[in-house]
Amino acid sequence: MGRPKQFDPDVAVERAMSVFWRKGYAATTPQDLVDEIGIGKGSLYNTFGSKHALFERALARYRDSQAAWLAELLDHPGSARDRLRGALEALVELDLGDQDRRGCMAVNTAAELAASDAGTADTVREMFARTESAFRATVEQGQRAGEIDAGRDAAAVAAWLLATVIGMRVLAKTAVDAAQLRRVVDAAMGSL
Amino acid sequence: MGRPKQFDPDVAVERAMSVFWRKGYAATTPQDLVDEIGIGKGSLYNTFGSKHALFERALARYRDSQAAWLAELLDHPGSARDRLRGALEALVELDLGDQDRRGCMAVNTAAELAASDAGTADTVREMFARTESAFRATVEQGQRAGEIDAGRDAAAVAAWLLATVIGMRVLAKTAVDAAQLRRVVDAAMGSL
DNA sequence: CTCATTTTGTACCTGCAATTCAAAAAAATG
DNA sequence: CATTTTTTTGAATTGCAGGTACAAAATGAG
Repeated sequence: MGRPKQFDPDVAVERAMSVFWRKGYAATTPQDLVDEIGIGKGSLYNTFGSKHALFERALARYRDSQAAWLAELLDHPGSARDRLRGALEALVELDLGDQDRRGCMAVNTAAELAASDAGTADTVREMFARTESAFRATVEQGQRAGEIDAGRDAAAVAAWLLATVIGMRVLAKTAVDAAQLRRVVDAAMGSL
Repeated sequence: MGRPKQFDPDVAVERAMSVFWRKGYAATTPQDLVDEIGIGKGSLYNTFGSKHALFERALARYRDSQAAWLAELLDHPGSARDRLRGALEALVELDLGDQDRRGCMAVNTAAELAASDAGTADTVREMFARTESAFRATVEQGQRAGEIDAGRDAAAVAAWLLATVIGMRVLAKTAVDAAQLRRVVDAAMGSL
């Protein structure tokens, strides 16, 4: 009973995600959010409670969609090395193709909030952990297939791939040419 | 002529740096700054003009001191590989030893502001370029000494080391244990 | 000492961030 | 249809961010 919502909260979270992603947490105002979502402030606070709570939902959605995107990329047919290279290259294209230079929302959040907001830090850590797991699984497949030196510690390689990807996504925010990032991919794959 | 300043602007910039570093740009208020620096608002605006101008000076100071710190680290005696490993390990210790989990101010700034503030993006890019140069010089020394495969593209390896370091410093903001970062160092050095 | 110049501390101002609220509107129930 | 419940709208509230104004204070020049 009661009046039904005039908007879909999931769509609202997605739009909020896009604003937070572009501007960061502190620089995003409730006005920015209602403008983008297309609802009134009352609806926003009635539905989500606070700017911070909405941010947490937006971040969780980012984590889930990003993890799914990467999992799908690494799930392609082909050798483990090719899949890893493909994933790195896809990330580079994604970041360089973005006119707004938003980079990775989880990385941005780690930089801006992780030190002062434990809940947010948890979500970011979880996203990093999923990414690392996906890399690790692929590395282990490569080791079983004989494409990657089986003597290497797969967990360490995966952690290092994660660091490389995070670094690339930060570099993408200031990169003037695509070549720098392509060199990173080449060197990383050459090191594998 | 005129009344002399009661404080040292360089010291003020350094204190401002520490506040911006800990809280980020948007979350730092003029009140935070004058509290930390120990001057009045009149002095702050008379000397620096605006919060943003002070931030740029603080960021430039960070860039210079960080670049000097890394140059000194890589300038130690010893093999190129040992020096690179030493630098990575020192960074890990630095970040993990920081109770505030501030990470790297340039990385934080890249994430928060680079997309919307060209001047700031320039300073960050400059700092990344210096770091990459320092790595490249060390890698080339290692190649000449026969410690590092001379067939590899030193520029690409340096870009990749830069990405690795940036990634580690982001990971340090959410890392629960030191082991994750140590694994990154091990895998990176094992890839060299 | 006086003048010109610069800094300092405090009060003040404007606008907006983040949230709340009152009243109207739109279902669901009986 | 009357009642109850929930949402919507958008104005009101509260506090602070970011910066300005100004008079008093501190210097060196002459």
